[in-house]
Amino acid sequence: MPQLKTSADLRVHNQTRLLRAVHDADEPLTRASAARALGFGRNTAAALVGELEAAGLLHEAPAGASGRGRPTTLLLAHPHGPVAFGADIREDSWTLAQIELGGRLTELETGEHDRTPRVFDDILRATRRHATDRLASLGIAIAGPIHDRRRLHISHLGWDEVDLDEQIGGDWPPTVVDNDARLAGLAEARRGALRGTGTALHFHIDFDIGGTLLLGGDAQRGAHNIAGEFGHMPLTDSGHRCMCGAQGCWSLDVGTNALVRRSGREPGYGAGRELAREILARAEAGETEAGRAVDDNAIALGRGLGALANALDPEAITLSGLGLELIRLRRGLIEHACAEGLMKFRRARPPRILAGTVGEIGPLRGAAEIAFDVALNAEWLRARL
Amino acid sequence: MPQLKTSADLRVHNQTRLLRAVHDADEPLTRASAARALGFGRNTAAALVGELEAAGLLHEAPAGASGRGRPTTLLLAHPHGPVAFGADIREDSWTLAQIELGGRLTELETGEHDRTPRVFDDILRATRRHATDRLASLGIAIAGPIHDRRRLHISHLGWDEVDLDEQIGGDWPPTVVDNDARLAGLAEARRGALRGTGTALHFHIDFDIGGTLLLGGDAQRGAHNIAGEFGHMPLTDSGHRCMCGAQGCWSLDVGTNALVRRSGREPGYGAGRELAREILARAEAGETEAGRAVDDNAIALGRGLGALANALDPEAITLSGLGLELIRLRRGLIEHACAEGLMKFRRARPPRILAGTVGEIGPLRGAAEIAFDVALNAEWLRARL
DNA sequence: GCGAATTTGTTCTCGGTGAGAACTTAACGG
DNA sequence: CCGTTAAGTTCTCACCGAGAACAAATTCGC
Repeated sequence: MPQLKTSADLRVHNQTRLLRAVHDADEPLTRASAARALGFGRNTAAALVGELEAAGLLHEAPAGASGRGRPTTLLLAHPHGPVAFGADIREDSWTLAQIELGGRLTELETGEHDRTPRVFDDILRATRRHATDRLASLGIAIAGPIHDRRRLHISHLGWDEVDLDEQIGGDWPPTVVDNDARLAGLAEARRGALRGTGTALHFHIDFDIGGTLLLGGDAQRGAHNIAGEFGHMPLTDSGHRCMCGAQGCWSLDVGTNALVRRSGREPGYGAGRELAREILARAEAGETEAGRAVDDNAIALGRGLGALANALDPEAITLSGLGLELIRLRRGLIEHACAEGLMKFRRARPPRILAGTVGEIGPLRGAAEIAFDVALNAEWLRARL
Repeated sequence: MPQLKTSADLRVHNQTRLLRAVHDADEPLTRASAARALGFGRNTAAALVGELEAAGLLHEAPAGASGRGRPTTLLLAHPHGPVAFGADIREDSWTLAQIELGGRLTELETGEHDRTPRVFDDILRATRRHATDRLASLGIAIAGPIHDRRRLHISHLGWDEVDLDEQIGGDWPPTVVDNDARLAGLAEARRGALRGTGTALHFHIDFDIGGTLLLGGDAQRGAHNIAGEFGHMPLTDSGHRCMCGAQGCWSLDVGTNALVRRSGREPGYGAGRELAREILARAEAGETEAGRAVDDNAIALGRGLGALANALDPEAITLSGLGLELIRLRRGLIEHACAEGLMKFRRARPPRILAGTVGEIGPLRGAAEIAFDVALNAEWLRARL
């Protein structure tokens, strides 16, 4: 519940609602339609928009007339309005992109990194190269849990307890950092296949399974910002000991490592993704051995999804990464295994299992979105008006 | 976010905040302290309270002076203000209680039932016996999932798809029905050991494990109101097939049924609880066989808690039912098994595992609370003022 | 026992907010 | 070309909470 007390708060609150509606809309809103959607009179809408335009947060442009009546205006990003940058740190490369009001994402730069925390310097330098005074905030997606938004663990880079405060200092723009799978889920909820769902799950399947619970379009973070390690629940009783320290982890049976191990090869982060792609290709070409490995992967995936659905009752589940291939090749197996893991009384209406539609840039988009959220916030707006 | 647009909404919103603060407070609030806590001026507080008192929702009584300065008034439930009833349907009995603003719970009546849906008639009749025109709403706690808030499943009563709309008709007061474990968790979050936690889990352990994820003091319901069946995730790979239709369910290894089965007896809902009590007593008296059974139960409990903590990152976990005994007798085992299930990097700060403090009336209190929530809502208030 | 200090209640003014009504403007359509 | 339709504009109005000044009720120190 927003801290909202005075009538001045009310104005800011309504302007925030308006900006949020403009940002989240699929197509640009018109002033008249926004007023209708939010329940304002035309007079009030004019006042709200007027102030926002004067503050350089919104730009009005004549809308092409559509039907009878006086034409209205489109609500667009102001050419000098705030923007946010999003960055995605992957295994050996990073990407920086810019987002503006309305959600348009523009890729700015891509680079490689040396798998050490020096990548933060690369990103800072790239940010400096592209930053103008419009930059409000920077969001970074990272492939690992971020304990208390500060301590960073990335097993496949060998980062154990990297302290973010030592990497991101006072000379950075306002910066938020979050887990890539969570951000990919957020992107699906805001712009993808989960738009409008109340309770949903998203899983990004790579070496490992990361995910997030999405409630009302919001990715949950837990008490220490490390929620979402669904891959480290023993949902498929593999019995193997996991590098994470626990035993029988789900992601030992699902993901590229599992696919590689099941095919008799030694899993390793480096070549694992390549090998997995090869196994998928062979399976698609009809080789039985590879097909079996993919089957097992899909079954283990479905089994875990069913178990999680029992506990969390999602309306839909989206997948990204290897999950997209598994859906494409083995949708039936996944759904069947999921149904077997579901309690009987749930089977008539199982959760929809969907391919994510945001694509590979999910973490990047999510990072940009949470960065831009900084500027869609009542406090920020109050200071800017 | 509340639908809050006009300045009139603002008044109702602030009055709702005030009533909520009064209701949730541990001790009665004074007018002055409430004003300070919510950030109002003394003038505004006077206006808000005055209207609420005139509407019969709040009663002011002189507060015993405490220190210097002009004495203020206590904010209490109005003698003709709204109340809600809560009911708890257990295995073969039910209880009806009344709650009023501030949270005072008064037991009204208890009865037995014949394990058929006729219990709803009993509750309706009891409600009629005690209802006055102060009654705003009735909440009912039920030991089973309630699909879409309508279709009811209680395995140990043999209820498969009982349609609530056929039981609760137009002659009922406004009625909300929810799962008992979820309501017990809500009670812990509002009045018990989870007060003030942002992310928490609660589990009620009986024949089975039911639970709920609590976020910001709110029990999550999922997309179809059937979230919380954590007991039906395969967290301990028992391999057994479960009555629920899935396999390897956690609650096959934790709970009274598991305790009984582990002791070589035939689990059954009827005598199971008695047998379990007996086994616990023997374990406490030092019998090795019974002790082993309790050990296994505690270990399986801890193992599952660790897995769930990986995924959901709770700040604290509370237990009720058999869980209280397991904490009392085997806290060390539970915590050790939990730590083993946790990812290594989490072990330095594991979730606190706590005994619930609300006690056996958790579901009853939770039911009363969600019923009373109806009257702490802006829409209801707007109509009443 | 009395005045100072302290805390709260009361009253009044003021700037600000959105609603609503009346009117104006700009398109379309026959 | 004029009626219809939809949106923008302007003005009044009820209402809200902030703030300041003042009154009231208690405690504390001497």
